[in-house]
Amino acid sequence: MAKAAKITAKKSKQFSEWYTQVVLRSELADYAPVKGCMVFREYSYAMWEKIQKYFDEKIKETGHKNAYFPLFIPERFLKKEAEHFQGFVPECAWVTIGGESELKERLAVRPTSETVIYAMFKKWIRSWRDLPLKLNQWCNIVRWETKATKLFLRTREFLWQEGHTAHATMEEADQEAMDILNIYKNLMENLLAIPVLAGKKSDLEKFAGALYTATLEALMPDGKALQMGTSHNLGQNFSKAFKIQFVGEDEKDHYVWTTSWGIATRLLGAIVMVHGDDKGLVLPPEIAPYQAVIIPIFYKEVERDTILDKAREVSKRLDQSGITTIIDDRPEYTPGWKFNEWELKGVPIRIEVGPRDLERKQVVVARRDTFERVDVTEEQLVSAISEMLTTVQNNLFNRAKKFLEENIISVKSYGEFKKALRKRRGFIKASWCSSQECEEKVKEETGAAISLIPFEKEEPFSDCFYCGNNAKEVVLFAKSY
RNA sequence: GGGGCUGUGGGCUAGCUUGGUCUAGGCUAGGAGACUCGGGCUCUCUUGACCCCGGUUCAAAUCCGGGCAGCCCCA
Repeated sequence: MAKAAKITAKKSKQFSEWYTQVVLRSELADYAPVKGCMVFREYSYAMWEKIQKYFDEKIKETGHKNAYFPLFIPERFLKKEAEHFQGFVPECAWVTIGGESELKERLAVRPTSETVIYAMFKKWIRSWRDLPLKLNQWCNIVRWETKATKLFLRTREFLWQEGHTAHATMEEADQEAMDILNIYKNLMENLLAIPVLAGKKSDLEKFAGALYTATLEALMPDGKALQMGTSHNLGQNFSKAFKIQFVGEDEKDHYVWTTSWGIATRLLGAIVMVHGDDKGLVLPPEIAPYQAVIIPIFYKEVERDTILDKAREVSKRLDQSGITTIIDDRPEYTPGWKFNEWELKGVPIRIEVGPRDLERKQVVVARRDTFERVDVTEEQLVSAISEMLTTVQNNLFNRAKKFLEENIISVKSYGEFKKALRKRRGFIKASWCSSQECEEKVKEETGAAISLIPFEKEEPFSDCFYCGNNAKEVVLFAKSY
């Protein structure tokens, strides 16, 4: 069995290198033979399953159902919505040969499934009674990144869920897009302990073919923004392209209003970046595959059985109260070795059970986030551990929130803007004239784009930071992943 | 999109400038055994590698070209 190694890169100094080391050495993931492709190993997949479970329950509570649509999309489907095609064709992977023969029409490996799903919606939607239609699918998608790839964050193939809904009115579609965004926000903040900012994308940055894109943005420790999830109101753009019409209560034909929304396995990368430290992963208890690791410690063979029995008893009591544990009883490793390995793997709490503890009817408990180590009596075991899990979860969230809040910098001029950018940290808040020209130039000259236009509106506090004309809104710029 | 760099046992790395003594060294990990275990114990024995294709050459880990893969910086 391959064994976990030490993290040698410092998070604060060589962030990118640190990230790669943590992902590989904690055995979350590994590189696959094809460029930009990765293996989600058991440890990261277990976290993905937790995300799936959480989200799946929430969408089912709100009337969505799961389905599965095909991997291959005929080119003519993609072409039906012009903006959409423009947006996605540069990164499509195409199937052109089947077996021995050239295909008459090439097939895209889905970069997103709006088009193939809407072709079916057209067939299924006839009357206002068929609405709303609210479907979701869990699947893989392919976007042929040519250059910068990064484990979890930017890979050619990744896993996600994509929801697709059709509604009778604009208002309903709006409501749907916002309801989902709220579920996402709760997932990110409560499960992953990652605070996010909510807002809309600018027209330049929105989903290709959308009326508008609502987004949740998080801040990574290197000062880059990460788009965590998006929810699009597609208006009638796609329904007109695909001729999805229904007969309304008014007995007239109408085009449906559609939404689509997704979160992907890049969330796993965000967890690593936001919470990890120089010793490796630090997992929020709500997402951790194991919330506590129990390490039995014995010096003499005669102690072995008694100690192991105690470890099993501790494990059983915790499991019964819903705390996921693992006993590391491997004889070939010393306790010190195990401490380091489980710290690398980010397990929130470590419980040591040794002869001394047996004598005193207690265990030693250590927190991963602060390394704090305390004695806990056997009676208090369950309550102390569950309380500590909550504390760790909250501490990680608060720590990240503090970092986010401290790294939103307001600027009034382009000079200040560039100066803030040179520090390479965080969101840059600026008043903007709303012209795409300014936005494009800033992006071209600095590499920073509008990350979001916050839902929480603020009055412009200066003229447009770039052109000096009258500013219309306050937006947040950032360099992003 | 532009630029720079790298690829050696499972992991990390020395060797490459100046081709030959490389039958490739070290650390770590793996296997067997002994010894122990409260922060990566120790010892003995042992397994295991020059990314792929082509070229130059008497001779290639080393030089050249291409491919594949990875990293970093800039936009």
